[in-house]
Amino acid sequence: MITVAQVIVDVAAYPVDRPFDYLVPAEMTQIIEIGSRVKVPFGPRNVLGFVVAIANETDVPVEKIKPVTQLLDIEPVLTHEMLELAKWLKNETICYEIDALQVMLPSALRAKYEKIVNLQTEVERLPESLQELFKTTQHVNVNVFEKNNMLNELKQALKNKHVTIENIVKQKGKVKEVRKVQIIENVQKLTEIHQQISNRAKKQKQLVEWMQSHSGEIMDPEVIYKETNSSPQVLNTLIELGAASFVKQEIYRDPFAKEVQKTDFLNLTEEQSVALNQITRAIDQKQPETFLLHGVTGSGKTEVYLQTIAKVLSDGKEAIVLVPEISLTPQMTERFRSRFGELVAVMHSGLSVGEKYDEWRKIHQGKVKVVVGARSAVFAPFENVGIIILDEEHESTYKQEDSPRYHARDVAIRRGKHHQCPVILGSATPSLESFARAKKNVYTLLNLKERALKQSMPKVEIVDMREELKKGNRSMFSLNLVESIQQRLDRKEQIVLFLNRRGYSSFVLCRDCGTVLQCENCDISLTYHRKNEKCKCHYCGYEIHVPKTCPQCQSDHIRFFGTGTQKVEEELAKFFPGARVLRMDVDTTRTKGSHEQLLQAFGDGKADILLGTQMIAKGLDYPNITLVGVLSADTSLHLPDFRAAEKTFQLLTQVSGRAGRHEKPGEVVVQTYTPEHYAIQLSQAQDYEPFYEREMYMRHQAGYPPYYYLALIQVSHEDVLMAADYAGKAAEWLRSQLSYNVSIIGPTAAGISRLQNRYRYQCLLKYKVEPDLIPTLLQLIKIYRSDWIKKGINLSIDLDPNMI
DNA sequence: GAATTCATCCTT
DNA sequence: AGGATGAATTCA
Repeated sequence: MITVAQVIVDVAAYPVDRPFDYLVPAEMTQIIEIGSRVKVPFGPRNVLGFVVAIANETDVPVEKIKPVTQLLDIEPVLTHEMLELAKWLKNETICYEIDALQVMLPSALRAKYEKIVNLQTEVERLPESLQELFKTTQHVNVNVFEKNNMLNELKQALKNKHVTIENIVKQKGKVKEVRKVQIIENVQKLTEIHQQISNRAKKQKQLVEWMQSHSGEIMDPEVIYKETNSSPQVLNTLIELGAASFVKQEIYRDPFAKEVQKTDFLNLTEEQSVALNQITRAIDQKQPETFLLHGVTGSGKTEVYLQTIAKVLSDGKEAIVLVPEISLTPQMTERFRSRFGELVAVMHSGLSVGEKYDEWRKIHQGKVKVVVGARSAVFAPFENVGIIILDEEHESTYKQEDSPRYHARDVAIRRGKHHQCPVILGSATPSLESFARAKKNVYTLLNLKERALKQSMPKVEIVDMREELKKGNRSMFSLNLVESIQQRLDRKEQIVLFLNRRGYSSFVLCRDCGTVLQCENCDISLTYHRKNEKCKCHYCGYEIHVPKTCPQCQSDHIRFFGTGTQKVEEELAKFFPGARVLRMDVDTTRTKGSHEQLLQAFGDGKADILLGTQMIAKGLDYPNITLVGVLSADTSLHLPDFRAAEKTFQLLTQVSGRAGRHEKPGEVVVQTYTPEHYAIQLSQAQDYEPFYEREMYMRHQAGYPPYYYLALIQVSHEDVLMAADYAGKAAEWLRSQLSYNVSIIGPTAAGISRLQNRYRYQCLLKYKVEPDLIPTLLQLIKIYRSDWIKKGINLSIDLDPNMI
């Protein structure tokens, strides 16, 4: 009988997006399992693959089938649930199955491919130019040849059979090991050794005596030295005598910087208890119910999560908690660690590859029961999930922007169904989609209308910046804000200032000819960064030195427009000379741990004003913050996106929520040029429902979600005409295939019409029901794929896109 | 006629 | 995707 493994290979392309059959060598048949990774030959190279099925027969002719080269896992890395989920993702989001599989694993488990040139002859027979490279070794990486510009020589050597090329598959991640000492168990033997040792070797005698009372134990050598006042020399002699041996032990890298204190349950308010009871009921009844926990800022959603998790853990199940990347601050993770201690794993982009791998292994090996993490933590390999929680449910970071373009919310609900467990979506400002579903009783709505400590909501004041201008105030701070800031400074209270833009200025303009500095590769104006006198593109990383004269007209009247965090920082120094300002944006938090350090410093009162972008809007919870200033509420409002109003409302509500969370009452000052806009008006009262009603009306009028579903088809090419032309062709074909229930808009140039030197055109599909949509889109790819690849056209499909 | 570029085909 | 194979094109 034969054993055949069906393998999804690590090659992202449509023609190979299906399982391939491989023979399982006899010695592997007992250990190979579904969900294991394998190394397999594929065409002329070796690749990594995932075993998705095992069979005893195959349709592949004997002369074609090849054996599995190597089994990489003794324990499978993916469960059956995950393999199912991958197929579901492939259908749901239109992606390659391999992408869906890879996204579920830490990058450490993905393959690293290397091409190695192996020497096949004596060095002396090589042409002189190559001899140098092979002087000390038989194997040289191909990229060494590339670096030295010797690809032609390599080709020649290959032809002469002097060398061969081998494709090797390496693992990225390494299990970190430490060397420990294992003392033998046999006390008798230790006594014998003790007798062998000469009486002059006092230290050795001492150490053996000590070992007798610790027989069988595995210990850190350092501990042994300390305990017995001995040294490596002494220990080594004893190891030679057979009293102990060195063993390697797997350890986890510890991403937690410091110890946390254990905390206990907080008392719940009436509303919190009601919510908790409802969720507990669903857990007990194994109902895969979705709850929308709508609680105002400071209403204690986290405490509800914590107590739900406690319940789940006591049932012997596991919990997954998702938080937006940005709010995955130590403050948030500490709350979970302080409640559940060592049972918590943390997963976010701030961890190194190795750390992520270790956290993943803790989950995989069942060492932890709770995972707190960003989007991808929704794939935590638990096998008995009791609850899945998405905090700040409305956040756009839950949608992955590249393939597989999944939404963590959908995956969570899908996994909830599999595990027969509820899902909690929590937010002070739910997405319209979720709230609408709650209204239709698809989700169960749970309300927390009061703050947990009964604090009043902060007072929000809206300042019309046009009036300020009329009064002759041309600075970026309104008189009102200046006064409020000064007041807090005097009272030694803290201030948070929020600005939606990093860098110094938003664009650089020549006053004579009106030229705006543009990125060479993208259709984006460059942002001026004062620190190194450079203009940067925030999309592709292109940067140039600030020109002294205009590149168009050589005039030297160059001016910087718009306001970035750096500029505000300078202005603050002018207005409030004594104030200590902390600036927090992508530029100041680039290095590992700097995010934490900055917040820590602010929390410790080492600064008066925290000035930041997006990243400070969430999770910030310090008692001394009594004033929040929003410098310009308009920035997000005027984005060409149908969710602009929703985003603005959410942002203002979230930012406002940072103030007055404890005893001292909070105040919020919002500066804007459009105070009459409903998103700004309604955020003043911080009342969600009126905004919901109003925005739903707008969406209905314009035909956007939640009334319609969207699909975005994007076509890019180096040449504008090609991009536009083929986007048109795609739209035309879709129009001919899809029913009248789908309206197809476009093609139009994308919001950023050129990115990384490629022009982008897109068309938007709007529909309510269209069961054949996905099959039709797949058909589109199938028909045009080869033609497009030839012409360099790139097409991407985003179902349920975040931005359009 | 060899060298180089291009197109097409295939991967178990 | 990435590599091999074979045809088309270039060049001396």
